[in-house]
Amino acid sequence: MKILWIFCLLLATCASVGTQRAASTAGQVEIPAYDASEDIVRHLGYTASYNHTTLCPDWVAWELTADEVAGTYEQGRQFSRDPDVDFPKASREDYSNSGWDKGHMAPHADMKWSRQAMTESDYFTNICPQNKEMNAGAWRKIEEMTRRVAKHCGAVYVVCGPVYDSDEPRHIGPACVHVPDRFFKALAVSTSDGYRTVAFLVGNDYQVGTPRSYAVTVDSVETVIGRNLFPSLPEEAEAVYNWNDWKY
DNA sequence: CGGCCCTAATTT
DNA sequence: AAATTAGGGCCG
Repeated sequence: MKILWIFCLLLATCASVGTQRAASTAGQVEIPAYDASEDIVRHLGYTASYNHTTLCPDWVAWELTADEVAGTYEQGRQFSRDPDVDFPKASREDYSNSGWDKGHMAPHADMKWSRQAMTESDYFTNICPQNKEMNAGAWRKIEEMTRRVAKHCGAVYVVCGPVYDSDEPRHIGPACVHVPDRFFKALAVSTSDGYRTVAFLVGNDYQVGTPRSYAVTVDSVETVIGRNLFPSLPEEAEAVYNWNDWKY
């Protein structure tokens, strides 16, 4: 399955020569709706839309499979600028001594199946300023739950990113990296009865609760961020969630 | 306990 | 820039 996917990616890449990078995401369930103004960056383990004003991704999407979760490769985090993104972009200098974590959108620990994927997950394309307790608390529990979903269901489609509630967000560092007010994360799993989904909205402050306490419908996140997530899924799949389906 | 989310300082 | 070392806290 993995090989087939890579083959399709190669075909799509070849077919898009001479066009925008954005042209090659067709058929990937995890990719949200986006327009031609966005800077779409593809990496082995995730696809992101990098925002050159906030210096954070607007969204990061990836598929996580049971095989990938079983990966055992280990490598320390090595944050660096993304060579595939044009300036301006964030760097380590912006986050150091800022009081904010360099928070992964696609987790480092989701990339243990590939050295390249691990390295690319540390690009600032995939990083936002996150509250320490939230990142190590509520957010991490959602990440761990997502890995259990992938392991149990075989695969899960994931898209997440920042939410800005203020017209003038806080910012950190010389490059003025914007500090999000909240984060969203949406999951979709394919079942014999079609897709089922759930999403989370977590404040970027002291948040250490369980995933369940942050669970919302995908629809409600779409309303907040003004973007269609999982555009290939039927509307009814995004309108509700049943927590009994997500107790992993 | 190990694994995971990190930090900072130091060395090469 | 990359690698190493040392440290903190929480969860399963």
